Amino acid sequence: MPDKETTKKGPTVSFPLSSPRGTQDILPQEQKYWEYVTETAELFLRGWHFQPIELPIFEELALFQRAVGGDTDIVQKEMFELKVRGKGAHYALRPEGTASMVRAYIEHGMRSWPRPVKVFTIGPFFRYERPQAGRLRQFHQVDMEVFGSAAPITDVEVIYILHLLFRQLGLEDYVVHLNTLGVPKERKEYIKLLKDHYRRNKTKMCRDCKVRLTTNPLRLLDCKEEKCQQLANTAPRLLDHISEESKKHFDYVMNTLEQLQVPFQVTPGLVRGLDYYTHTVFEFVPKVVDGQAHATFASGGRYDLLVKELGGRETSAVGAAIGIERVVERIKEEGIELTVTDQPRIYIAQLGDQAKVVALQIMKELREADIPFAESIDRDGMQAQLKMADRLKVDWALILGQKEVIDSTVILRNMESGMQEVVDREKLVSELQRRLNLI
RNA sequence: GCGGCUAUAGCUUAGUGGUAAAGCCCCGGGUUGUGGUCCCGGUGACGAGGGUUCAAUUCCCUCUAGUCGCCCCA
Repeated sequence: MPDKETTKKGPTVSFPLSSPRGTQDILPQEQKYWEYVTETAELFLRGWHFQPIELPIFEELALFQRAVGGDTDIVQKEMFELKVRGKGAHYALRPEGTASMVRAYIEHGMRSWPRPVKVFTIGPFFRYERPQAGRLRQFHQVDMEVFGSAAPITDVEVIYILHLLFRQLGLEDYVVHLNTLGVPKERKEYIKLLKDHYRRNKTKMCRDCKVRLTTNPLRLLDCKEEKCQQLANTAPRLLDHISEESKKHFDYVMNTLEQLQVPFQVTPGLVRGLDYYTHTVFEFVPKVVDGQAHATFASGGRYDLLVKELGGRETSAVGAAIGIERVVERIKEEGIELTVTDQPRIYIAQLGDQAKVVALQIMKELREADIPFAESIDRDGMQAQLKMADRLKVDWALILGQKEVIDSTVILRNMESGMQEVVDREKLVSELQRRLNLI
């Protein structure tokens, strides 16, 4: 093992020295945010009796095509397909969680589990697209699903749980955008009306919207161009064209969210990019003054037809996904302070070969006693080691040299006051526990 | 898939048509077993390729990467 890093550059490398486009290394400094979100979410969901599931990160390509929708952008241009030897692209990295969840639900006969079936998973997801702010090729989500309830109170429950979770994380500056998509039949009829409206006003539309008219008409309502917004304001509203039943469902959701004091607003332009939604859809969006239209950090909705679509029995369901990177972004943005838990309390400084051996034995004991410590056992010289101790902001430094080894003692140095005392080795751990208030 | 911007040490930046400076970080030292300030020293970089030129990190082109935006999404 060389004790210095190579001074000269190694042989010229031909492979890239950066993580693949759109991926990130989550470094130690970043971990505290990461763990804060994932651990809180996991505890929280378990508390609400959501059960954990681990799913493969790739599936048959056909599953996503069927579940997400063959015409959606996700399938059309963002699918991370896997080439398999000798076969075509049979697999794809998962772009979202619901498809796999539904597949697992059907495959393992969860319809016979006590209802509703509440499950969640946390992990990486993949979309092959150009990275930019808040958009990665590998990103991470908490995915939660509730199977077996058609009642609107379940839509409310999911939104409410998310809201409480974000509040617990300390987030405050957001609104829930809410909309209903009715059922496919209602939507289809409505889209016809919508297209008619826009066709009549084709001259007043922006170029993008002319494309949207054929590819994604519901998005027309969402356009930021001023002239298009005026058109959107006069456009027929889906709410006026859905059935009584659908309307009742949505009214219930709105009323109940209001009673629960969840901050929401109805956003007719909210349509979601996946085909499987019915009735309620929602997005948690930061209340930023300008731009940042797509900083949505959680979203979801009801999908009553998907289980059947994928070959199961008709089963109503509601689900949601939390974008971990985006939540972390919000936490930083809102300046939420995290308590660091991995801070070492002790630094072990040693002098001489004998002391190094004893130091390792002491570290073993500290570990067993759950006392977090830091060290640089390879280092010689007291000055350098105490500098380290100082930088690491430990409470105590243990000093261990020739003399202490012979006497079977350790010097305990308080890093704040500089006071030192000699402690018997056998009493070291209990002394530290007492001083660190660990017992 | 399309467009804007950027590309100098691990990080943040400076600078020049003749191969480059600083701060932070890292390593060593400031008399031989003691930190926080300070002082001294050290390692370490012009994304890649091509062109113009006596000479390019500096000018031009291409590529690559990063970043931001469009589309769309977590």
